[in-house]
Amino acid sequence: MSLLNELRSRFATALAEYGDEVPGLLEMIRVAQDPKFGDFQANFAMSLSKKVGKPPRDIATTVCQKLDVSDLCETPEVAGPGFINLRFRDSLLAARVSSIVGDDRLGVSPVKHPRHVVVDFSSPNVAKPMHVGHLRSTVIGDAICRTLRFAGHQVTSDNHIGDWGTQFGMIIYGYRNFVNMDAYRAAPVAELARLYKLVNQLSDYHATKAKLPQLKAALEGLNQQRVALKATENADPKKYQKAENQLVKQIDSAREAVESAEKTLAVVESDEHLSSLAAAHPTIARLARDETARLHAGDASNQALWDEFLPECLKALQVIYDRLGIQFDLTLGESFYNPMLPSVVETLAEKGLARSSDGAQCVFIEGNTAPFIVQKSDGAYTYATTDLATIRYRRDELKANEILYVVDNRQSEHFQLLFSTAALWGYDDMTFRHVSFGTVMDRNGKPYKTRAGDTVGLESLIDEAINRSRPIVNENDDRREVKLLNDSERAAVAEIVAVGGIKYADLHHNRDSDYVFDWDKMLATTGDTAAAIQYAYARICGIFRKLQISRSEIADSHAHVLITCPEERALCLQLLQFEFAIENVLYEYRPHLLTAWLYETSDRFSKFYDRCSVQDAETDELRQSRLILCDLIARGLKTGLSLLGIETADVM
RNA sequence: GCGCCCGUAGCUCAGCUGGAUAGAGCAACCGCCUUCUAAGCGGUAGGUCAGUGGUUCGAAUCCACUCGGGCGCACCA
Repeated sequence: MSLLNELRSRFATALAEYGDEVPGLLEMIRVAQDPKFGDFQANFAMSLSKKVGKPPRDIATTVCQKLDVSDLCETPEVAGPGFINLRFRDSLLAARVSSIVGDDRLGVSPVKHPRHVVVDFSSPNVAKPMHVGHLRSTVIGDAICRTLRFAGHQVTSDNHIGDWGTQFGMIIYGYRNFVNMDAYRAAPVAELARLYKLVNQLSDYHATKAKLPQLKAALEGLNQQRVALKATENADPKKYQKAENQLVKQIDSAREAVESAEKTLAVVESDEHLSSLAAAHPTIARLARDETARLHAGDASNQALWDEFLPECLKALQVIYDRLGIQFDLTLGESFYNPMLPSVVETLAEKGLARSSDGAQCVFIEGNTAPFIVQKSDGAYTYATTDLATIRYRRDELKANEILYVVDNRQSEHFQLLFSTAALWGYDDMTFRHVSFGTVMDRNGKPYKTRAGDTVGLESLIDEAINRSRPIVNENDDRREVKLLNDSERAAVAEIVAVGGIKYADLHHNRDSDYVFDWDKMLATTGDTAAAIQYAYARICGIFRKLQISRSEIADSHAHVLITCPEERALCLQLLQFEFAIENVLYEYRPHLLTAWLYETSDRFSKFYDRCSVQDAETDELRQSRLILCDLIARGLKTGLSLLGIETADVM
């Protein structure tokens, strides 16, 4: 049992007279916010004060008298307005740590009630290369899967790829009209990506050309509104100012829209080849949509192209996943659910949930103005339909009792409607959760793009990270009198540092917030970064290397842990909190709570390393004890990082 | 117009199911390498937690309003 749970069960006895309120009161036992207050603190006395009609300090004192923790803690202290401060006995901490020697799990036992959780993440469109926009879902989703598994849950990771949408019509159209067969044979996916981009660009061109007059008119209209508004300035200056500010904002964004439209046109028109293509394919957008429709309708030649393209696209995705070290149990894309869509709408209609509105089949959820469209007026199904079919499959076939959707927060309304619809549809016996996250921004607070304005491809992102991590590795090893790494080892370490840096930078933010992408911070060797934690791990390995002792030998030695100084004590307590960190991560699926534990652990190790010599420990026993601590810390760091999908190297 | 999210140190962020003087990392300044990797350690400085009002014994945290920023909102996924 974890330290915290042990304490809580003792308090439960002492608080028995408060009946139903006890669980809530036990929640108020927390890790102390400051070490000088002990290890844990209980904060319930103040909130009980009013109900009981006694001063909080008296309540705290009474509870302490009834509390039996003498085998665990020093005498509890009542402090301040009525806090109860608890400090574990060194002997207890030492004994607990001694009992987990050699355990990669640091004594964390599997959950008693495992759930089957499907984690839906990454989910790129296969027609275009993966880019930075897919990074967060992929990294966060993978970390959640690993952590759930570690905790003992059954996990099915599912890559719900976009392999059936409009983008395939574009590729098919592009292939039929613009393919360069030599390029296609040499590198099919690159050529398909070019075709996608080209068709998209030409469609965009025509759409923009048609839209530009409206955009200009809108801008003009806003400018006129502003002139008209000016006349009201004296009537109510405050109100005027506010309206004026808002108008100015609207005008700015309208102007931006016009400018970007003009740029879109200019790019095509300034290029002879592109503009002749545009002229030759005036209805390209509709024709591409037609290709999609034909594919969906079962057209043999389009199906044949799809069958040809898809494996190549999947292979290209796999390259990225391999480099990131990410695996899926299932890759069931939209196409997989296609045959199931009609029955989704049918059963929704049978239950009276879906009804016709403007020719589309919609589910209306109370409290939402927007409908949940499950079939468009042209008969086509939407991603809402697919998502419902997916839920049905996951419960009925996979027997899942929980689904996590690791998808960015702009889609929260969609998921709210989806979950409500699913519950009404009969899927109210399972848990749905939108694990949402913010946008990756650049230093100016804009979504992260390349200098040219394109989204950043994941492949080049990883390459760039390696370009930056390699010199760090080289420099470190070059400083040594005797080099420890050869060229290929250095390359391997650089890759571990690079990929770890990318993942850690993402995971160490609370997933809800937008986060600023910053190469320098991501691969910094100091501070709260993957490299620093990986380095702490390597330093520990260095101790064993230097002393010529193997870690497994120490782990098997049955030696005991001694606590002789605050640094050792802090390390022991930290090791015993690992379980708590895992629980916290899984409570709301927040991996940053694990990065916090990792950083805290490596930080405490650095202090220990600085002040407590292993080699020159006063006694043999203490030396053994410190070796055990080092080994356990290394295990904790390695296991913790592995739950985030981050690797370690013994030598850096 | 409707809805969701955000505003904490110079910068990037924690803390938000209310609890003791608001934390960390970078950056800045001052110290520490004959000693297991200085990618380290010790110290200093830095904040009316956007603002106003409310609830409470107690508010960065809950509620209301204001200001500032972002994102969604009927047939793209």
